[in-house]
Amino acid sequence: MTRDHDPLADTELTFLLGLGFQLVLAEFVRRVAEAGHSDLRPVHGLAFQVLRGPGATSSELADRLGVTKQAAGQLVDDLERRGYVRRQSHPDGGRRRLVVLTERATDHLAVAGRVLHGLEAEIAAAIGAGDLANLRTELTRLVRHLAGDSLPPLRPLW
Amino acid sequence: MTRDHDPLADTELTFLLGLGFQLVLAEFVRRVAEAGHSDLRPVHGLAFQVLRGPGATSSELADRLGVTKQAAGQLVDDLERRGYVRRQSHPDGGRRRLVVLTERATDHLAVAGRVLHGLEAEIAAAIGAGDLANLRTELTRLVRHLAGDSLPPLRPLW
DNA sequence: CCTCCTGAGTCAAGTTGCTTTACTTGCCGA
DNA sequence: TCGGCAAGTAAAGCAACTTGACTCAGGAGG
Repeated sequence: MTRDHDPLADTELTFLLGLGFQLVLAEFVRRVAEAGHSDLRPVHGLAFQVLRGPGATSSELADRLGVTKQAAGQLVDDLERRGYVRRQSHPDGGRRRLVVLTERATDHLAVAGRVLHGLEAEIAAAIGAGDLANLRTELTRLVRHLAGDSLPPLRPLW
Repeated sequence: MTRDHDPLADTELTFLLGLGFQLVLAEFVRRVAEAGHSDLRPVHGLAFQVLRGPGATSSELADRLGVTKQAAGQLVDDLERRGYVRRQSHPDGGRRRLVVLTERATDHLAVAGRVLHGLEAEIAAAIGAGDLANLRTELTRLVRHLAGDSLPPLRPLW
């Protein structure tokens, strides 16, 4: 089962991180698609998390996603056309428009959350709950070391 | 320094992995650019690793990078124009062309290697050498659990 | 020999998801 | 009331791919 000396152990940390992320994310996408949400990609889930609750403006969304407001606007256009969000008038007025989730989107968030937790539970079973906890701790320290207090947005590109 | 309860500890493993990877890679790119190679992105380094030594055909490269042979061909065109690779006649004949690295490319590989190791040493100092070793071990197990024996190519997209 | 097929490589066009540039439009403060 | 900021929109451009269609070298089989 376990190798004496896995050749992977010699590869770069960066490569290992990238591969781990890519594999976990691919499995996540696969399961979410299997649960009937094959029309949404991870970036949509990130957007939904920003918009959940009271909602947000396109510009706020742009800022949180680390893209231009035009790109965020296009994303909202697409999600609105497909019934995942609505644009409401914003209480603060101006040209502001409040983008809020529809039930369709909160459904997706619920499914994605269940899939993430299920996946993590499986990983815990596979590599050991203690090891997974350590992995999280070490990753957290790594991220804090490189990013400090303010976390940058997670972007779907290198 | 260390928090009693870092809010990051509650975020999804997937998010943590993605952020860790993105931060390490960004720092890598920053340092490689600082060392004078700002015209090459990580994907070029991956290509160089495939082509190092005896070289490879475009189709092999495509396979290893997980892209179409057209995309690999375009990448080779670009790298050839900029003096990083040469196309030679292939010993096995046919329409095959052997793509090999120039010294310019091996120089880049050397720089990238030094940067990676320097970065990893810094991380070891910051989070502890033992914790880094554990992180590597756990990541290796995670990757093996999800990928089995054959590792998929690392792709610059979600 | 000839023919057919396979696999490497190339050419051209289309797609996606952004960016840059430029503009419109509410509101607020001097 | 005028100037300017900030949100939003519109249009065009661009990078890095893809799909589809082709060319061409070298066997394998007849």
